[in-house]
Amino acid sequence: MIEEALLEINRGTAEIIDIERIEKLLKAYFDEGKNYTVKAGFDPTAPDLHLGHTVLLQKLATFQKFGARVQFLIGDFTATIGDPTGKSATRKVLTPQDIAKNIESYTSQAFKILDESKTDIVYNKEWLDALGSVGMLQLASNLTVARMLERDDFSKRYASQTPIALSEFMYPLLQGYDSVHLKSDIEIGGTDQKFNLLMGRQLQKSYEIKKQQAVLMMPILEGLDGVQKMSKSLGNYIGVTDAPNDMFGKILSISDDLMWRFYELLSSKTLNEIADLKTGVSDGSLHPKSVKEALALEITTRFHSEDAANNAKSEFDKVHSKSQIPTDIPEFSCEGEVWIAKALLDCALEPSTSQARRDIKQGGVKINQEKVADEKLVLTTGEYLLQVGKRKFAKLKVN
RNA sequence: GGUGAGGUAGUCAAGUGGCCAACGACGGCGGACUGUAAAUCCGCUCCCUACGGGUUCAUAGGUUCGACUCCUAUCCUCACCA
Repeated sequence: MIEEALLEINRGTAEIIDIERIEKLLKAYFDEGKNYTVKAGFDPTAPDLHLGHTVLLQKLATFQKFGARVQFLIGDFTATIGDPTGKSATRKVLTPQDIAKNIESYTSQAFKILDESKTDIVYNKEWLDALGSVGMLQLASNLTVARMLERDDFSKRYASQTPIALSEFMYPLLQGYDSVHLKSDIEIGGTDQKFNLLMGRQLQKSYEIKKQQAVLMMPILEGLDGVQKMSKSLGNYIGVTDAPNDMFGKILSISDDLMWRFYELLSSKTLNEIADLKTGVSDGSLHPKSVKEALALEITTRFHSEDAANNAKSEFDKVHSKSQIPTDIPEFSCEGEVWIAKALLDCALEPSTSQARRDIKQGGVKINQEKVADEKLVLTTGEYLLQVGKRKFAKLKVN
């Protein structure tokens, strides 16, 4: 029983510190029904979750199956500082209003994966506000600058002469203090959070909590480019709230290599099933595209529905495999005659008339399926189907 | 507080008086091709009804026929010293 749980907990993890602690907690749960707490912090700087976040959420859900109460920590206080992790520049500071708005949509998305009845949403503003400047300085005395600079991204930024705001040094401390206040048994986070996660252990010790939290780290899910971590600001993400068609298409666009990462970290298939798929592809009995489609279907179904996923698949086939016109096309209308480049700009197909002209010259613009050759073309009254490139469409009605 | 280095398009990064709307790389976009929005190859990549015009190289002034390049002030970053 414990072995099974451990196996599932282990899946896909990058590193676990103090696995013995986790074993003990599981044992206490299976033997005596004792619950324990697993903390995970979420930074409400962006209102939408993406698949990268769901890697953590799924792991939390796994813990919930084995007796954990999840401390879903919203870093509303720390968000006003901005986590320096992985950032080459100082982050913008959010207003409380922004944060409140983000939290709302954030949690509702999270409960698509988490069991709400086993989750406590906590806000670190609650206790960090109360800390005051005295408490803050006491906290800060636990750490030296040299130690802080050990942190990889700090030293990198320092070396590359990118600014580090002094306030950013406080972030790991505050995150660690969260673990002190919550007396967390386990904390999970991405590998990029290692320093912060360990800070929790160190501070728990300093504040004389008998048992320090175990730490479980998940690898960082790569974004669509397959290189950088999935993140909203890099624009390489698949959002939980993405429309089914987008979600499906984005997953299908990832490289064949990256597909296996997604399988490991996101799919609910067992590791054995995934291994079978892998051998199938390498010996040629399975087509990589169909394997990727299966993944896209699974994920799209999870966040939408099976119907939506199947529709997305047929829509994708229609538009991309057969180069047909998609079903839903945004519609626009305008008064009087329009110059083609201006029309493309107004329909949001192009960012500027200059870009529109370039695309026309290169043969990338079609009206009613026909290539436009004349960049001075003027559209008169009527309805047009405008197309830029392979997948940008708009209907325009000229009155 | 002192001294030195530096701030160039989405990012990184050349350019040190005219040849600069500004090399190159990445990204992005278009085309060809394909199992895909993958890979590869080719082209484009500030704005403007446009063989021309306008606005750019931290900000504000100045020198000059002419400045991203020189001068002055200001803001910001980094290093060393205190």
